[in-house]
Amino acid sequence: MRTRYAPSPTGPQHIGGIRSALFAWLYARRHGGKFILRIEDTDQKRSVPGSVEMIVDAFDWLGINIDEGPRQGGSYGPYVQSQRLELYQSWARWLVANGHAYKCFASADELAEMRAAGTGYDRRYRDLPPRDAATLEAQGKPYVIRFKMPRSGETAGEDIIRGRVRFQNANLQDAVLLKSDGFPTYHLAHIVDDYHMEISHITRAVEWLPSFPLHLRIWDAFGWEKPQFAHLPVLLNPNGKGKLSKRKAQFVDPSGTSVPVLINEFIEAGYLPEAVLNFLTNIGWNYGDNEEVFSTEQAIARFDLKAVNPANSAYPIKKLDWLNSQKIQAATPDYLAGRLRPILKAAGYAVDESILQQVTPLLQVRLKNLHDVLPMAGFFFADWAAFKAPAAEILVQRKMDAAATVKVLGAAIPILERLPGFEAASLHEALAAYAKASGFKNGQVFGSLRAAVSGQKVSPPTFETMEILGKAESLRRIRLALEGLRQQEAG
RNA sequence: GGCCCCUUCGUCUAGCGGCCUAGGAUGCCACCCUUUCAAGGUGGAGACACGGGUUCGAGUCCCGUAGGGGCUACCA
Repeated sequence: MRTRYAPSPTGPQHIGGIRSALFAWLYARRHGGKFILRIEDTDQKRSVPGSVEMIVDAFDWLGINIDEGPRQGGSYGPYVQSQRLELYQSWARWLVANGHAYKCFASADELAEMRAAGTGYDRRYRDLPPRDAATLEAQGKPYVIRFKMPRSGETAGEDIIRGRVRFQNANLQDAVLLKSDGFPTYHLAHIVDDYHMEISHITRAVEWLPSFPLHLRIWDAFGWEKPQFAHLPVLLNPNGKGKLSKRKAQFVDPSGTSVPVLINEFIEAGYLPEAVLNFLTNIGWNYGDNEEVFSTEQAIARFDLKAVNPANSAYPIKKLDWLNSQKIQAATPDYLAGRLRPILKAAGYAVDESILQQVTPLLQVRLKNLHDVLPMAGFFFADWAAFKAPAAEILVQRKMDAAATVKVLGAAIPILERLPGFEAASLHEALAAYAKASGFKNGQVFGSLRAAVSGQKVSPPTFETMEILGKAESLRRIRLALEGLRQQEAG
């Protein structure tokens, strides 16, 4: 059992491609097989330098481990098509020699005329006498090698996901196998490679279905035993119109968040790789048991290409936020802290490990994505000495006014000072008692304190926050807030 | 245009002839819980594209129509 993902090196990977790769990988892992990465760079014009690194890094981030590929090598290499040119050329010659393909000398102008006529290539060089072909070649006329498709009858093949698919040969064309620059087209290269790399299951997007009969015929012409095929459904734009495109500006939601499409955008948006994997696995396939949240290992244990839904799907990106929050909640604090640390550092904070360790558990039910740590808990990591009392509009809670807030904060100080310890539980107890005695609601008291010590309207729970800040800092901040409010009242 | 694929709540999906007065999830709404924000709990609205067949019986099989997607390059 060997599966592969064979992208073109055209830059950062599209999430649709990643999903195809994921399905191939899950299938290989399920059956204890190998997953191969092969770079299809036979179109020199489209190759973007650095793409291979980007692709490999993306798989590393996702945790999709590659058994053979350009980085780790393997016994079927090289795994980059531009390094296998002679192989394709010799097999193309073999096809010509054996009557399955022919040299076509049609010029760009000729081709353009045929296209204009609306019928496509008219096979005008298919039956050119060998002598004439030799003459043209001797004159140095450039040519391509085309496959000789049968002109009648039908070609049918089995698709793991869709069952039997049939095509009338009369509708098919004589596709180019080898271009005039000596590079193979996808049609030739992938077959030669899949054969030599002993790929057992070809998984690829449905857009390849129309060329399925061509491929079947080429396999037969070579006389090679065919692998199994699975044409995967594709991701459509969130509105269900058209294939998911990179131009997703139109899908910016009201909050201004743009829809991630390229794999690096998921990383930048603060998603966990296990959430992205879980998300992708749920599209076109489902785990069963009415269960949507599961680990990659669990998915591997059940994944089956036969169970893949043949229909294309609108990109259900909204679900990723939920899935991400589920994964964040389920993560160990240590793991999550490890993910949060670089984000805090990138935002310019000097991350105190002890504080990070204390804050992380408070964040688990509160983060939708990793970046939410900044507005929610960034203040823990800011320079405490530079802390400024928040504005009255933050300090003064709903159903409160400045005078009442001053009263509450003023009363809290001696209560806090008197406390022997400074743990959240005892803080809660003491201040709840004050609330009860004073007639203020818990929310009014706790909220005023929250704003005073965090400087924010929204924060982790007040007393946990105070415990982490410590007694001295908490009191200092409450006094700062009081001072600010009084000044404002006076002014 | 031609060819091919697809069609269950807004969306992702379960369903492989009777278990379906169609299940789950998300999103949305309401209520509960509550120290903000979340999380969590409970409940609600919400779908078999349409028309013919086949069958005792169809979301499930067949045909047609409509709609969607793809291919139609010396790109993959």
